[in-house]
Amino acid sequence: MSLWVDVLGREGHRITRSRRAVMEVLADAQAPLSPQMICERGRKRHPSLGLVTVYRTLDLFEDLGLVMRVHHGAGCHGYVLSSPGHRHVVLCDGCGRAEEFVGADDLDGLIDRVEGHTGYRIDGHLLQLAGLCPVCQA
Amino acid sequence: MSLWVDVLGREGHRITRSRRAVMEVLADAQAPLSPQMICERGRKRHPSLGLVTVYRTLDLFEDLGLVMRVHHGAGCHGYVLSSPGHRHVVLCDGCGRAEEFVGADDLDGLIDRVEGHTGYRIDGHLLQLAGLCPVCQA
DNA sequence: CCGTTTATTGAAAGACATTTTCACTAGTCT
DNA sequence: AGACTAGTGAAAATGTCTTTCAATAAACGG
Repeated sequence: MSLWVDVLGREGHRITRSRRAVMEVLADAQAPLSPQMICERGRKRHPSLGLVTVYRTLDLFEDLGLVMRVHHGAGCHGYVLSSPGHRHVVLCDGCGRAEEFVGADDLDGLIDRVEGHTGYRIDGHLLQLAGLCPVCQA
Repeated sequence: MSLWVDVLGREGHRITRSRRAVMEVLADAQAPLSPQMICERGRKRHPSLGLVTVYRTLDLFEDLGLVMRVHHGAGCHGYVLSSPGHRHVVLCDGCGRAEEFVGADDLDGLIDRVEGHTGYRIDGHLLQLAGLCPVCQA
């Protein structure tokens, strides 16, 4: 069984058809999906899936770190799967594909410097890169 | 005259009471403001200011790089002034204050590495830090 | 395997947020 | 000052997200 099933079980949440549908849709997608899109695609797997449930499921999954929210320029409401430890994505301007990358380490230096300059105590960050994926460069 | 007046003029946009009101409200604010909030405060300066115009003005200002959109966890709809060259903000979890910082330089190394690993050609990024400002740490 | 318990669901209605439309207003240029 | 046209604001339309609540279906014990 996959990771998300374990995580839900461990936290005392049930494994339902709706949640499975949402998770599978996200696993199949290469690009961030809006709740609407997730609902639409999810209905192919679980026809009675409701939009309300998609919203609730995404909130839950986000809390559990199974999914992460991605911010576009306009309308910042996309979701992608997030593997544990990978907290950032690169988005392709061409095809919309989203890909995770590691590299929080490089931020530590920057964060230290900002703490020094501003006096803030930094405890969180949001980092997203955008560009063209190898395919779209052709 | 201030920078934004020049920028608008150069691009062939008019300097109107509405735009001036929006710009002044943002200049006075220390934290990101929602369109509603901007409209409300703007009406103290230009009573007939409409919410529709605030939306249009923010879009325009964002295109011109005069203003930047800030992303919260929930409901990512705040705007702050952006000085040229300063492209990032730290948000205070306590009081909501937003402060710009420089430090894109540190990202260059990270971006190079990600380009190497993923094959993407990176041409943009979104970086925001969150934490507690000096005041709120007390 | 079957019934019980209770988290989860989905439809409808509601609350906001954002966009479109269009007649009118007011910057800007001459 | 007058003409031209970008810009404005109210109303209505459209979207997005949340709340409510009776019905459903996971999970667990027998």
